[in-house]
Amino acid sequence: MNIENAQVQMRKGILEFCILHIISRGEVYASDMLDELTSAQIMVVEGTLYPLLTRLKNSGWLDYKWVESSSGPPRKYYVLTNEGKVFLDAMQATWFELAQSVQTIIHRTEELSNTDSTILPDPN
Amino acid sequence: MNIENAQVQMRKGILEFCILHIISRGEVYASDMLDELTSAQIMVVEGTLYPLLTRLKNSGWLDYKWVESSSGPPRKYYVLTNEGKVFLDAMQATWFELAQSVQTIIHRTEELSNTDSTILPDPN
DNA sequence: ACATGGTACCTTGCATCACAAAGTACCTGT
DNA sequence: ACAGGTACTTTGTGATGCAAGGTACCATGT
Repeated sequence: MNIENAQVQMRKGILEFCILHIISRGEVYASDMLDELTSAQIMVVEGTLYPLLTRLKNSGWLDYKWVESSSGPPRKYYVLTNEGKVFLDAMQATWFELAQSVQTIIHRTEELSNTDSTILPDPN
Repeated sequence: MNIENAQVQMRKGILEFCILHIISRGEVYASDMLDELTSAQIMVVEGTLYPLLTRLKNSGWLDYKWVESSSGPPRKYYVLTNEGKVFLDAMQATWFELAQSVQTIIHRTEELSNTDSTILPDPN
């Protein structure tokens, strides 16, 4: 196990949430999503994105339509289904809960390390 | 794919980070960790925790010693190695970057949905 | 001595999923 | 035709959360 791998693990699941968020804004196709994720510093490659979109579609949270492009092959433009909107809301709640839990853990560690390593004189 | 599964996915990787954090505070054994995680609303079961501790140990980030208990079988008390401290710092940086990225995504969605669905009259 | 219950740690098997790499298909310009 | 760019797909691998079941140690009551 190395740091890169651990970082990948940490991003799992978050990716799904971010992609649903991006699609919730309106019709987009895969390259749009890659651009948006990249600009938010979330690096994703095609081999990750396409299977993920297929899974989300098969779960009933996304739908898509083919749209002709004026400069290349046709594109799949994705939209959220009503079920997908419900799912996104649930994911967002989970995200906030998770971030809160992590914040709790970090905060407790900081409290304890301040107690342990303080250079200030003992109040007594 | 269902919501429970997606929530599990979202927690992957975070767990590792939280466990390292807890161990960084001082010597603890598995039940201590489970209590701490539970109180931070992060539900973990033994079947997840023990293999994870073994992996972290094999990666050189943790060390442990057996300690006799006055009320049951001996316990493995874990501590962070120096390498583990470096790794924890890297994980914490990754966490903050990731949280920032997600915040960026959420914020952009909110901006766009305000623009799209505003009931206010057009400023023009 | 023995049985019982509680605590603590470990192992097996399964399903999921990110990723790399290679492939297929469409369109435009020359 | 052919080359180059864009877009979507497929296959195989490795990692890992989890459920379920197992092993082992200890104290207590009889």
